[in-house]
Amino acid sequence: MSEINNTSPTSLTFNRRYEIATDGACSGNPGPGGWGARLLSWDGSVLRRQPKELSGWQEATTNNEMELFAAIRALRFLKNRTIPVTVKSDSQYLIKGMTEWREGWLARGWRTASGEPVKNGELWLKLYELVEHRDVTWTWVKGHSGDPDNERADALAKRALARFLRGER
Amino acid sequence: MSEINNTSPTSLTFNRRYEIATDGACSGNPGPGGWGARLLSWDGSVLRRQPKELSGWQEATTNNEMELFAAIRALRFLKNRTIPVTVKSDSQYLIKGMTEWREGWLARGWRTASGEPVKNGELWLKLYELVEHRDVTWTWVKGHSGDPDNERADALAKRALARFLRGER
RNA sequence: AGACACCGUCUAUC
DNA sequence: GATAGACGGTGTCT
Repeated sequence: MSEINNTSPTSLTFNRRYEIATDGACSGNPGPGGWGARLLSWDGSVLRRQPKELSGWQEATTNNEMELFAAIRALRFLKNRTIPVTVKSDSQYLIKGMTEWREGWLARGWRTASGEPVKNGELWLKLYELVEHRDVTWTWVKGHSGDPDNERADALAKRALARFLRGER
Repeated sequence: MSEINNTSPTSLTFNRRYEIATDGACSGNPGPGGWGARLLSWDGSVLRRQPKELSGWQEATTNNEMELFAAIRALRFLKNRTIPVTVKSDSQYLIKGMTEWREGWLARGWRTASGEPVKNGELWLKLYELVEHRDVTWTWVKGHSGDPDNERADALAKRALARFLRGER
């Protein structure tokens, strides 16, 4: 009996984690763009609440900007930094920028391997900031290959973009 | 009347000039390569004839070799040495080699500033020969930045290379 | 250290 | 067909 009670306080958050799926869209590239994110809050294997869906548009942007922006907005929404997060995206630009490329950029003073300035610096910095003191796992999924969360994020981004193009601001 | 006639013989060629745009391509570098050149013959501000386009490929070469080779072939094609020529290229290697570096190479006995032998010596000598007793202006244009002649020469070089790679010799 | 060019690869957006 | 971005490299010179 006491053993069960002893484990109880930690188990309150022990199994909690967030799962985020993000995607970006851009008509023209550069051009008007949209972003979408689907956020799941898990407790073990059960959803703690309704999935949260975020989306938005930007008048003049690029495909990659929208991919980064979707992740920023999703992470910014999840304020509790003690709960681990997994971010899923079909953008290797986003995933590798947050994992393997980061170190080299810092070491080279925000230059790419070929000496050019790294693009979208402000967005990268914002992401690095959002990831500080937080357990975030970045995983890549192939686009349009059946992952339901990715497809949903894609739909959200495209819908936001379509709404903007139709003039519904 | 006689004044008009007096100017007539010289005015026949006075306003004539050639404009050449050249480019090179090389798959792998070193590897198989292609070159392209577009030649315009101007009389004042009017084209004297259809632009002439030259191109070709080489089985094993370098990017720089192809840049030089394109200029050689274009200049060789224009036999009348009394007509001034402007050569446009996005290769600083070609442009500077024909202008600012030439003197130093000669003074050092075909050594670079760091003492190494100058590469592609035969091609440079061929170019210097083609430029003798001839008014040639060398101008650099940034690659892929919208210059139509440069883009055309680029397309010619790439097309020649693609044809070679497809086996159409 | 700098400059220009030439590729090779990958993903996404149109 | 084209753009947005990153990685890896070579060919050449100052």
